[in-house]
Amino acid sequence: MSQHRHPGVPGRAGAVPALPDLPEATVARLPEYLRALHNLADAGHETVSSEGLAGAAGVNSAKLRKDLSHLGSYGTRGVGYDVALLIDQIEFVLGLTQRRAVALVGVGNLGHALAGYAGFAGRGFRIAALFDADTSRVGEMINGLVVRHVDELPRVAAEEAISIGVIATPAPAAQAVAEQLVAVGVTSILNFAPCVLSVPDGVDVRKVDLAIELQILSFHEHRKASLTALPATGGSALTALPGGLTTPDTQEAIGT
Amino acid sequence: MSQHRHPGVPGRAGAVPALPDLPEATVARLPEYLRALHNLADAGHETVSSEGLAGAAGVNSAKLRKDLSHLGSYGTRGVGYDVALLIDQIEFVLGLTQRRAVALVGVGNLGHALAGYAGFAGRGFRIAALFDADTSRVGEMINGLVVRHVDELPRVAAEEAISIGVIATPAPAAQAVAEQLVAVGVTSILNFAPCVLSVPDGVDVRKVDLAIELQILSFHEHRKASLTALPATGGSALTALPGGLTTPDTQEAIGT
DNA sequence: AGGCGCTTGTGAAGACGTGCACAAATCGCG
DNA sequence: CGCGATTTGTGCACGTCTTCACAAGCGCCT
Repeated sequence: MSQHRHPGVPGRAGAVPALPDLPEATVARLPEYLRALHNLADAGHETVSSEGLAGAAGVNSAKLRKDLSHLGSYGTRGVGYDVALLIDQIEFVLGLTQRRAVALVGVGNLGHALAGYAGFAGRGFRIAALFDADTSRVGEMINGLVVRHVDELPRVAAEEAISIGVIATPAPAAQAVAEQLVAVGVTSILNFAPCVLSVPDGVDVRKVDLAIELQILSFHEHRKASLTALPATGGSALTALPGGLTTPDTQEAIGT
Repeated sequence: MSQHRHPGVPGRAGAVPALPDLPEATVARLPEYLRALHNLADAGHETVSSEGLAGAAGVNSAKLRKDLSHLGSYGTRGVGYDVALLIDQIEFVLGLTQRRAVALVGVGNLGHALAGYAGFAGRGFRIAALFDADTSRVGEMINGLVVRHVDELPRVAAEEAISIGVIATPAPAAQAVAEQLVAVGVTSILNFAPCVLSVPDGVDVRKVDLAIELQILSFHEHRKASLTALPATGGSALTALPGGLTTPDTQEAIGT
């Protein structure tokens, strides 16, 4: 399907066999594996079986093995995976060997919280700059960083190598901010504003909408409620709901 | 496939043909359609074509039609969909006709922002109570709500009909909080803590992990960077990257 | 009334993701 | 050195999701 399989790109290819193009579903799970692996490493484990790691990451062990097999063979049959080696591999594939600089635009309610979130630092990211369009907010210090006006974005982007832009503005401002980010060369955007962004080809957008998450849960709540009102399908148990609500599947399918 | 197709459940079934069980992928998109429809309604549109709505929601029009067809036939051929009617239908299916009460546990950095987020109110939810385990935080007022100790959860749950629990605690506390929520009858949980929750069957968990979103973007960033180092596939354009990075697809696949 | 243009709803095909089940590989022990 | 226990890596079958392409239906205009 894809014809880029050159083992020796002149630039800087060590023994690493260049990026295999992973299925998107696998990519979405790798960070979860990585987090679980860090936990295991902190707990002193040197190796872990696919079963063990799958349990810690909340997935099926066959799925985990297949996911990892896409990275290459980094396990030992009969033993398991070397925790430290696997961490290095996943971090490399995810591009986390460099600490990526994140620019956050919009320091309102949510943006403020994101700017102060300590979890990013430990997972490969560094909030490099804060921006807002509201001049009354410009100059404010948050977590050791000064809030700048969004018009300064080009200048700041020239100094710092911004890798990812995070949009935490109100919805009406988001599209314009996205265009400004793209204009200074940002090709990855995480959008918290409840709206669709239109961006050129080659720019990746991921969206997180808190209300949507709640609405999806609301649907399942609604469905569960309407099922309990139905005549029993033969079961009398009060521990489990009637119907095909299998939760290992649910936790899986829904958590994605 | 499913044998619950009773048109007249005694309780309160009007002409509504009871909940069809929708594909999970469809459920995940309905909230996006709903938001787009509200925008259209505010802009004065009475009807909208599948093409128009699909554009506003950022999806393929065929997919949108198939999604909506699962709800029943609420469009008119040659005309389109009645905006107001479709809003009602989707809100019903998602269980948003009642304003659902949300309990938020953990008023740290992120929890604080969530408690103050105005976006919930307009989209079918009401933050009914705030909890924290830190006694020094108990009593604090946020957005008109008092923070209570998490041990009061049973009492409060008895008064308010809590529909959804939101966990915004540090990871080590999340599992215990989840168990407390389940114990008081909560069957839908939105988890912001970076850890896997284990819950009984019949309880739905959705997870939002900000660092994971960034790491997924990081992967694509890494991949794009390694692609630009490859010999050109024949293209000379500097507007588009080489390789098969089709963005309509990306925005779609990634945004889920 | 009839025809024409437009839009929905859907059958079918293909792409994608999942999970089982097992062969291949490795370690440790006798 | 060989054998059994263990665990990875993967072929295969199945289910879900997406997309195309088109028939069926609706309204409008003549």
